Amino acid sequence: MNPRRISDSALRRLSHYLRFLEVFEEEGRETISSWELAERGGTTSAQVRKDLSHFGSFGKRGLGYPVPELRARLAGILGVGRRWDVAIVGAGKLGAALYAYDGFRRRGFHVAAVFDDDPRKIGRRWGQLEVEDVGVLGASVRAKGVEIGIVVTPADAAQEVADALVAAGINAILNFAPRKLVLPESVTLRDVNLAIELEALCFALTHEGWIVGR
Amino acid sequence: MNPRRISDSALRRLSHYLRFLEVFEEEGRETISSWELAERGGTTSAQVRKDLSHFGSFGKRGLGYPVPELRARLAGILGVGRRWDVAIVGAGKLGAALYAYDGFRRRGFHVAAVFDDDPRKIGRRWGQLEVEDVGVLGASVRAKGVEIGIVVTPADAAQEVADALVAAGINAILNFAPRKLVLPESVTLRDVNLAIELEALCFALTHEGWIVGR
DNA sequence: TATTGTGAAAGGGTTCACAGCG
DNA sequence: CGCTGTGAACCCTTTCACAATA
Repeated sequence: MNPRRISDSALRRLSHYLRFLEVFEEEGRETISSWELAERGGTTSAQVRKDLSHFGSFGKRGLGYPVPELRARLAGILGVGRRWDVAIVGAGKLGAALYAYDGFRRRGFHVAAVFDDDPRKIGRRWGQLEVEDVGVLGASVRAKGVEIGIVVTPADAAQEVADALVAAGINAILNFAPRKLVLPESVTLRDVNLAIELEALCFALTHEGWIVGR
Repeated sequence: MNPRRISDSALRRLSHYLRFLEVFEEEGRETISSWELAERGGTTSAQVRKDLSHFGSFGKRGLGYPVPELRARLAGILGVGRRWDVAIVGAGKLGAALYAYDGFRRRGFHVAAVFDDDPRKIGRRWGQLEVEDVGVLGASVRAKGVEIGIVVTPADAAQEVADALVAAGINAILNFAPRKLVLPESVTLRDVNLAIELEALCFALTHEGWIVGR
């Protein structure tokens, strides 16, 4: 039951289930079946049950899953029941967009610091925050207890910045820079790469008839 | 050799190889081995050879792959050797960040239109462009020959906007809105979902010892 | 000799199908 | 009876290992 291993795709699906459950809970639904959850997420009921079974059994046979309870359990499993302090490194347009992104706040992510190396940007106010010199990143991240770093620098600064984040004790990095980062095994890294997503679209447009598997 | 099917992960790796090959070509390297390509991309040489074998055999036994040729072939395979006209729907901060993103232009992606439904934004100049009313999306997209749509609207507008893009003849959509879009089979859809990436990081931080597979 | 291209084996994720239980 | 939880089957991706060849 606890293989201490989960696939990336299963993890993404859990996030989706959580989203649907939040909606169902608001609607006052008491229970939901794996089939209904599957339909919304574009999977199968067996998949839903398998995904949940990684973490225990939450349903009642013949009835389905209790909505509020499953929602709470899933939130706990994903670790989103609390506030997470995040640092954004790179005070450019993308950094600003992420900072302003409301879904962020609503999900408990709190931007606690923004850094840049451009003297024209350092010191500017972003809401309650002030853009800090990337030189003080280590001290500031530690002082503020930041646990998640978001890298939105140009490609050539990304590795250096990531190293600084790791040196400051950060173990989870979301990287938007189009550069493969080399980090210790212990640090969790996820990449969001615009160019790769667009190229996948180009491939599909160029190769009608080909199937891009999942 | 041509199974007319490729996995998402293989496709992503091809994009990475292309990036490395561009660097190698600039450095004047003539040949490269699958092993060297693998090292950069964090894979194995067998994987590189399998990935390439989907599309033919480009190497010379005992020597490796000719860098400029393989680069050109890969660009052709991914479909990035030409200009692609893109429409951004949603003139918010994220839309603006994508519009300004330089890697975009450099890879042949050309933002040909920007749409919004907010009267205060419609008509504003974005560089050479003017933000258009989402009501004229169909006509404008057709007139400009746009082939790729990027959805950066709030969640509740995303489906409607995507439907309009499809109605305008678009077959490839990159969706940043946190909403599962329902589209015809024939349309290629890729999602970029901030919340899911962050939740995966939270999961990892919350479950030390667990392995998130690929 | 060095390295590709590729069948075959291994690994791991998804689907099936049914026993178990409310 | 209805729906969950799960072992087994299936299928796809990755890795292995080696024949082919520049």
